[in-house]
Amino acid sequence: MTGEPNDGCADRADDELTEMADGGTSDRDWTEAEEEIMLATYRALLEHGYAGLSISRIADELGKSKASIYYHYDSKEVLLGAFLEYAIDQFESSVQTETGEDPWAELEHVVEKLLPLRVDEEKRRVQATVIGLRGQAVTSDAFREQFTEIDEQLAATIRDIVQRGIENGTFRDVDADRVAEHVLATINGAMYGRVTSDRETAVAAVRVSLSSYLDTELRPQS
Amino acid sequence: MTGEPNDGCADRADDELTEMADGGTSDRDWTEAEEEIMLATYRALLEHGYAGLSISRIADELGKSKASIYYHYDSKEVLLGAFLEYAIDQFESSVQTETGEDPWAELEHVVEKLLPLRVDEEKRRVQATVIGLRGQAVTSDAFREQFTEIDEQLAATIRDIVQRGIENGTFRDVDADRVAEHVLATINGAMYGRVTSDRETAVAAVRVSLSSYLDTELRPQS
DNA sequence: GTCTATACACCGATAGAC
DNA sequence: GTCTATCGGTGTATAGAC
Repeated sequence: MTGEPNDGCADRADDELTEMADGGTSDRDWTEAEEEIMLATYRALLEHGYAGLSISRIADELGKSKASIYYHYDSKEVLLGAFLEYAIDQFESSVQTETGEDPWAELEHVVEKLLPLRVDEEKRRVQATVIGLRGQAVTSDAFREQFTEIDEQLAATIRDIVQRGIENGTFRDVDADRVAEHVLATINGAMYGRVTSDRETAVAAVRVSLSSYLDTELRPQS
Repeated sequence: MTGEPNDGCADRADDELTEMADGGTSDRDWTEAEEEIMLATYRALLEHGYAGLSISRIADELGKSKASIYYHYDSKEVLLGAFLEYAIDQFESSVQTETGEDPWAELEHVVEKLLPLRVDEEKRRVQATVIGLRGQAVTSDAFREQFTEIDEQLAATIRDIVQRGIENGTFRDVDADRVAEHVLATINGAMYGRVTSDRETAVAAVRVSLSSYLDTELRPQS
């Protein structure tokens, strides 16, 4: 990689899911300079939130001038698109489970990963940052497409676990897709609530209820 | 779009907000001028989204100058706080059910109200606006407090329905709070997904699954 | 109460030196 | 590749006439 200026077309979005499918970490080739900018963007987001994110702020975090950022990215919009791609690469690989495990444990792993019972301050800010970004999907097609992909990927992960559990007799023969969508929506709603309200106890209640729901829904009747 | 302060689309937006104003628990007296500003803010939000909301835009919708807005509100922050209060007054009363009805019907009413199966374009924009506003709760204490109140109110509404159903023997003796939190999180998650992704079928799947969940959870075993 | 005009900060983005 | 300097635009907010 020569470190040439990024022309800014989001032409890589398509490979994303397919590369994920074979379980590999789909690292696109980030220049060292680009990666530094991504990390500076991340820090600026944590510190100022999406509404307070500006090229100046990113440049401050980067320790360089604004113009140097425009050497690597043609516009703020392009930079944000790249950042979203970068962030999603990291996130999605962290949810993967090792197949072949006990389906109950796999489900538990996914739920705990997406909706941890206890979050330290840093994790909370990360989640808040994600939610802040996702809020922009309301008015940005590019953002919405990215988050569509994320949800699609997460739903597929849950669906596959349930499906495998059904096939090897661990679970009852339920509609795997319906269960997956339910679990995903519940998790998303609880996570959303966690960072946009102060109802601390709600997440714990949802976690309990979710376990109960999965048990009722999936455990074979004796 | 003409330069006119009001166009047809914006008028219908007014209806959406004002029609909810019957029987409300509005504990504040809005002057006519203030209410006009609130409605202009609402139209500007629908049209430009939260990120594109400015005093200029509101003034345009209002058909008056920026300065006239500052006569009524000392700052944009104050104005937005007032708007949130105004909008929540309207919203909360719209979810109320007539007590004494069949608990099944009451639950169905709440779910359909919060997560309608079919949404026309306008309703979608209203939901998108709410999500856009709520995203700001991540970085604004005032916003977060308001949405905490909303969720608290909604959870209480659901909890009370379940509780009454238990007491009159319609429902099984479950943990009403746990069920309420589960339902609320699922609804919020599905609504959130609806406006921040393009997974159209997901909402329908969640609705089906939610009905199934409530039936399994609440219907007395015979 | 509403207007016009304006102050001042910051934004995204560019030009051109080095 | 990074810098300084700057452009044009928009934002919030205010001053002062009417």
